[in-house]
Amino acid sequence: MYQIKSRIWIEGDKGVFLGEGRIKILKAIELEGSLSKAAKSLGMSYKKAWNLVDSINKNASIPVVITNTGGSGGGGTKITEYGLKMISAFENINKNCWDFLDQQLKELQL
Amino acid sequence: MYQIKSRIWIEGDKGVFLGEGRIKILKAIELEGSLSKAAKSLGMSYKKAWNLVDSINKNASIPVVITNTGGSGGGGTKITEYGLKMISAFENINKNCWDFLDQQLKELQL
DNA sequence: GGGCGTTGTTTCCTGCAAGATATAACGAAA
DNA sequence: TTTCGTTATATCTTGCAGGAAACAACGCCC
Repeated sequence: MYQIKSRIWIEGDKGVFLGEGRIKILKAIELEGSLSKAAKSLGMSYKKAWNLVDSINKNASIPVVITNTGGSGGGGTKITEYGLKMISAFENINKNCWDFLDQQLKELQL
Repeated sequence: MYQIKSRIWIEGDKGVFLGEGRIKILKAIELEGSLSKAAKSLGMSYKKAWNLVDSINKNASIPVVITNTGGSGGGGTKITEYGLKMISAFENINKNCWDFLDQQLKELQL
């Protein structure tokens, strides 16, 4: 009858590091191999996608994405090993949080 | 170095029932005894405050606020016993959630 | 009945987030 | 050195959420 929902995100010194939207674009990049294709596949403007990735880079202590501009095929963007770890870590925490909140709500019997 | 943050909210059939903003206005109403004064005390427009309270009423199974229009002093808005319980329940869950997430992040050592 | 200070509602206006558009820079390969 | 598709960045435009303001309705009290 009542449902509890949540959004979580991780901040660094210079703003948001990871959140649901950033995870989404990272996964699309992993799939597509380029930021522009990833944005297109999500129906998102390139600018918005770039801003998300930019904020990730600004706050990451270890590189999450490697961008290559120029070259054959124009370049591209890859997710690092560390980035892949961060994605699964975030999704894991997020799921745990949902479970935790459902449990909390159930205990209350509103 | 990294900080994890969250927002939680509770939804009913017709939209959001409780969230951080709604809790804030409810507490201000409890303090001021009227919606218009509560809005003013928070620097919030009356319309926004009214919309928040309206959505609470639309989704509450048991009344959270009692409004009186007209009368000496023009009327006012009061929080019910149930409303007070909901406020503390929400704040309690919210705090538990923060603690839980801090713990989750610590376990990861990003 | 008139005055008062609320709640409830409509209309208008505006600032800003977000999209659309344009363009420079890049570097490998032919 | 020309081509190509990308990253990176600036500028312009626009939709709409949210504020401002105005006003009706209400009911107690004098």
